[in-house]
Amino acid sequence: MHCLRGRANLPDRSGVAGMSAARKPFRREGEDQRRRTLVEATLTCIATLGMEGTTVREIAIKAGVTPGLIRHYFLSKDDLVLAAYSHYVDQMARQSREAVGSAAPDPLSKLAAFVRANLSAPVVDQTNLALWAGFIKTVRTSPATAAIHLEGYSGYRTDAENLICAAFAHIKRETTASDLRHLAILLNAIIDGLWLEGSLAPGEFADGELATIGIAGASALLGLNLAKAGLV
Amino acid sequence: MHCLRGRANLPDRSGVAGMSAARKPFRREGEDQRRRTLVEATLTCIATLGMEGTTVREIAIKAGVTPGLIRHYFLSKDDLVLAAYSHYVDQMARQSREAVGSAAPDPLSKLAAFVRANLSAPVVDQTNLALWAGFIKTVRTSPATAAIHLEGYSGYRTDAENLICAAFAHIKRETTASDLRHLAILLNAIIDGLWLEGSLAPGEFADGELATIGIAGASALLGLNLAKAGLV
DNA sequence: AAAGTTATTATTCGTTTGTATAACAAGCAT
DNA sequence: ATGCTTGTTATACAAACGAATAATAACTTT
Repeated sequence: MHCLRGRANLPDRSGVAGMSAARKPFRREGEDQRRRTLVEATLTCIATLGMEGTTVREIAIKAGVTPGLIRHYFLSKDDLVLAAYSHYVDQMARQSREAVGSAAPDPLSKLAAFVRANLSAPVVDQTNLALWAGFIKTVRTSPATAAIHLEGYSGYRTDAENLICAAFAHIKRETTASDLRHLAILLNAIIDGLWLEGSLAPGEFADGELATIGIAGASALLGLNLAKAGLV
Repeated sequence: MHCLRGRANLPDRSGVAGMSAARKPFRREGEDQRRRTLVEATLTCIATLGMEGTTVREIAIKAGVTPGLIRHYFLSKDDLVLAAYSHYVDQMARQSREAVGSAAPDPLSKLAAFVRANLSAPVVDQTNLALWAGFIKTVRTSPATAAIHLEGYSGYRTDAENLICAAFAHIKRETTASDLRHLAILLNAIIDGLWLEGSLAPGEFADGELATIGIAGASALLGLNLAKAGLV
């Protein structure tokens, strides 16, 4: 893909000999600001170019700094990527919980909001999938990444379980803990699967269609009517 | 991760000067054999080390040849990876269809077999997921990969649609084409989502539990009783 | 305003990567 | 056996990569 033989673009610094190269001007941002800038640049880089194309040089360009600065704030490139993954997981979890929090107070509306939020933009998005896929493979090899992943994922599952539990309690339906677990797993599976299909084939579904299909599926699965719940 | 400063392992070929290095002995395999060996080595490499760790040298080691041979059979490394992806997709599709084909002839059994096959080993497997994730990100950037992916994926969906259609016809239930499409999408979503969960957290589910959950979910979704269908 | 910190840039280093080419040898023809 | 073809190994190369170090300038302190 790269390493083409004839491509000879030398550094070409300093132009004509004697004309001392102008040093890039810069400002001293705060540490938090710089770290966030670098993390966000890393995310866009992974989403855009994949994990292979994500080099320290490319990240630096996207962040508007020089490569060396990265190692001033992070121990290594891997350390930066890990921080980026953590940021990504947090962001997704926050989005989902905000959607549920701002829904109508009744359990059915909250459950419907949970499904809808995870099957609409910006969650359903091609670059978001690319980001996710870029990280996923690292989960298996890096224990640190695996820990972050597990935390976020089990959080999602218990969220779903609690929402289903509340909805059942609201209509006074009884269930066992085992059934509740299975239903939460299945609800998450529907959401994940639809998210996957929708993100992989963006043109396949009309706007809002994916959420509608998801609501219908969740309704059939749980024996609830979520179709008209939580539409503010 | 790599590129550590002090690690200086020279090629160290030829040992003491004058002792002409023994050349690696080899056999001339047929073209088909060599290509398949290289493709399979690529797949295990991607599954084991991820797409980043998949270098021509590593592939060559796993295939038991020297790196140069790769470019004798494939135009480039990318070409080899593409061939490997095609092989992978074909393999998965074949597995699924074989499972359905060898099930009992009644539509419910075939539908149950479809669900079970895609939620059991060797489909549900950590390395299989790693393989899938490694390829997925390329789908967005490479049109050739995208074409292979779309072909395999839409095949899955029409398979599901046909199975559901046959099952409904068997019990004389009427449906619209739109409903059928939605149900097929949802069934695929359940399978994909459960496959994802099961492959990501291998210890989470007992043997066969994932398939049981999937059958229960599909039954609830489609309004069929698949639990005792197709258990040979 | 001068001196001191240190964030940031600039440069260099050793390794690895994909590719290109040269050298060799295994199998086939004669 | 002998020579030819080409599959296969071996070596080389340019580019890119992560990391390390040196040089510089933007702030802070006084």
